[in-house]
Amino acid sequence: MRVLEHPAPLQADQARLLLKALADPLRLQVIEALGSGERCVCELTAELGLAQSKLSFHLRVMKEAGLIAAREEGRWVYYRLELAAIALLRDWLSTLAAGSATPATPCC
Amino acid sequence: MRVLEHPAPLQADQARLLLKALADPLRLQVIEALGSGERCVCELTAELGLAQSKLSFHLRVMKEAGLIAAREEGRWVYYRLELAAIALLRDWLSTLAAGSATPATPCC
DNA sequence: ACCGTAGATCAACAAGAGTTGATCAATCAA
DNA sequence: TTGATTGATCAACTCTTGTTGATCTACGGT
Repeated sequence: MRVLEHPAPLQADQARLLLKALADPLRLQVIEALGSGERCVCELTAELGLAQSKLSFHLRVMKEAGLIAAREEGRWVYYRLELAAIALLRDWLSTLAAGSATPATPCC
Repeated sequence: MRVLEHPAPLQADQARLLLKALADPLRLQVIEALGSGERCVCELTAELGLAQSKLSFHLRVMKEAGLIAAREEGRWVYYRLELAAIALLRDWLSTLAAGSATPATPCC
């Protein structure tokens, strides 16, 4: 399920995929690296000192969640952040907090 | 590592814990339930139809991440959303997106 | 055509996260 | 004090994720 195919507000399940894709230290490092612009896989392996297949695995997870996008150019593949997905996730978090109200009621 | 002990901007690792705590379908259900106010554990088990120990496990994960907070009252324990944590996470997402710039540079 | 490099994929394994049922401590009512 | 109820915890198990090293395809340079 790709996020960009759903421009409108995030469904809980799509949000969950994005959250999961973000919730990993190695993937956060990649995200941070992509924060300063597009990077090709070889740059990322070098910058982060990762085994190639390991990085490839995590890029796949993030791509399938719609958190990053790939652009192939000849022999190289450039990855970039999918800013729209991050924005949608932010909005989703806002709606989460919005509903909250009412203190305690009796119970059981 | 509890989020509320760190009022200022979220560190990547704290953000990661919150993201992980949110990235689970069952926990999202609990969060949604807490969205409409404080609930005690027995209410949650009933509303969501969960085994008690299962719910207890997930409440613990979310509490340790600082996503929810507990309030004991006699025999019962009431849980509530920690709205501050959600707000901090939102802000953290904003800073993630903020850095993004610059198209492609050569490579390798 | 050949060779080297980029990056995806796969199978086997290791590690982590979630589930289950049982037990335990604490609180309250009778 | 006894008994029932709330909710945490534990050990054993299962299932999901992540890691590793090898292999495979595609593209470019020579």
